[in-house]
Amino acid sequence: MENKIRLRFAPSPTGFLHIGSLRTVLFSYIIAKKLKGKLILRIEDTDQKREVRGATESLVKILDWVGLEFDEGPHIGGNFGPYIQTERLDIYNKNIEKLLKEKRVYRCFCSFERLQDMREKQQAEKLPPRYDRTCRDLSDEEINKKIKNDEKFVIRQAMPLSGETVALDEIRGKIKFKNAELDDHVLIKSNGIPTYQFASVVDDHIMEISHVTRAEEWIPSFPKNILLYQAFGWKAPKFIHYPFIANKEGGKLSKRQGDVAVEDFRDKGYLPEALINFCGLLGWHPKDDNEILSLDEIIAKFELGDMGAKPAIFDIEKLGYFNGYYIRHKPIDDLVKLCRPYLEENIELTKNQKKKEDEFIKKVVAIEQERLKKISDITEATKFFFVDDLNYEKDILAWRKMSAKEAQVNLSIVYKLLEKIPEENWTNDSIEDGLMTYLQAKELRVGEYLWPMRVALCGQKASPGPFDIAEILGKSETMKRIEKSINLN
RNA sequence: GGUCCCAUCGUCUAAUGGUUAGGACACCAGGUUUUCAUCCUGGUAAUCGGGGUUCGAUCCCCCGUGGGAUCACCA
Repeated sequence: MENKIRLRFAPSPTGFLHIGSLRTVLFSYIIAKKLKGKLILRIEDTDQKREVRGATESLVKILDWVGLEFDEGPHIGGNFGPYIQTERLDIYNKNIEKLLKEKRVYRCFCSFERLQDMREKQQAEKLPPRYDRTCRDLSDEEINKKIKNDEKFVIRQAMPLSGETVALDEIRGKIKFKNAELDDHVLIKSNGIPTYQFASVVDDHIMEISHVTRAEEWIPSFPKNILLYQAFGWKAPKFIHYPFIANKEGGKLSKRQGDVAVEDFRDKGYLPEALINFCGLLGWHPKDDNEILSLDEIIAKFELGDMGAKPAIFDIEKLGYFNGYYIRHKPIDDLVKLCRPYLEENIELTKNQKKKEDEFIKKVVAIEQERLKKISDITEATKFFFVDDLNYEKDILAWRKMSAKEAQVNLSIVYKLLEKIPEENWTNDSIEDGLMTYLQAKELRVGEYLWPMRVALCGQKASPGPFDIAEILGKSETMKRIEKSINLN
């Protein structure tokens, strides 16, 4: 009867959004939209030790920045709340009670020390570490006695001892597991709070989730989850396990080797559209080979069957390409807004109020637009505009085989030519015109004049063109810089 | 170690029995150009190995090999 499509993103509130999790929400969002269903945000905070204050708020904030919206969640409500697991404890209690009565689960009074000991021995014997089921067949009498004695206990799932469980993954197909290999894992901790394994199954069922989407690391517990649905007599939803995202070495993407938090990428000046385009191509590919795609275009072209099972490596070079592409295609006014915060510090440094003017900033940003890989690059790239006194080696004034001396001679010619251009006519075009007509008439090599001029204005080997820089700098500053280069020794 | 997942250019991937094995990033070369960048053109580069099935395997099956995940009162 149930035709409703409902997916959920269920992060634990540990402080930031991992780039791998972004891929997870993204695909879930895409699938939900593609199937005209809903996407729910659920906070899995059953591990209080790891919980970070304010994490839910920052999660919502960064997801909002990326442009992914939810249909239900703790921040917007919905008909299946509450959406935070620690607010649902009575629901879990009620449900575990059912299973306890039917003996599908059992209380385990084993001490932490005993379990630890047991595991060490198993490992020494090269056996898979697994609970030895000491408490599985305790009599009701024994159990009641221990409870009366106030002994602490956890509740474990009683796995079938033989046979096999077949789990169906939507992208990998059937996966078979021998039941004898399954551990009687913990469902309710001794503090009464459920583990992920119990809470997520109960919630997914009650919240009517149609497609459980999660990372591939959950495959080992997949059969246990299926068995739990069976124990409850519930119909299991569809499962989609997304392949991993690894680092360059093929290992886990972790904080150690650079940025993994979406917040970090945002702060460095990566655009949401680049992040989405890039992550969307991790495990999926459009039929027509056109890789530049907006979220809506991905949704339009996406087919669940197209998803691959191969783990992908996070290639920041390609992310950089997408980011550069989207920066180049940004309307200039939007780009200025994005660059401004990064630029602001820089300008503060020079205390040059005139350079804070909107028109000036806009020109500076426009001239660097095609060079930016990320927004934060704007600071370094445009530093020379805001510095009062340029610092560079005289030698770099020389183009190709010419000497610095020759370059300085040419610069004095450039100086004289520029001097003739009236201040009110100081534009990119007229500067170019003033110089080029002279150089061409005399059949001089343009590089021998324009390279030194450019270096004199920016103090760097690589930069935008000299006419652009000169216009932005203004006539007096341009003349000042060229004069300085001529007198350099 | 047990169990499970995965395997096409360096990377992301397309081609699911018949293709000169395609595209993108990166790289290299050329063009535009005063440098860088952009842009345009071109190029190098891949089916892990061995067996089957088949007229024919990147594709299906098996066995290796390699990589990864997991084996908590963490998620």
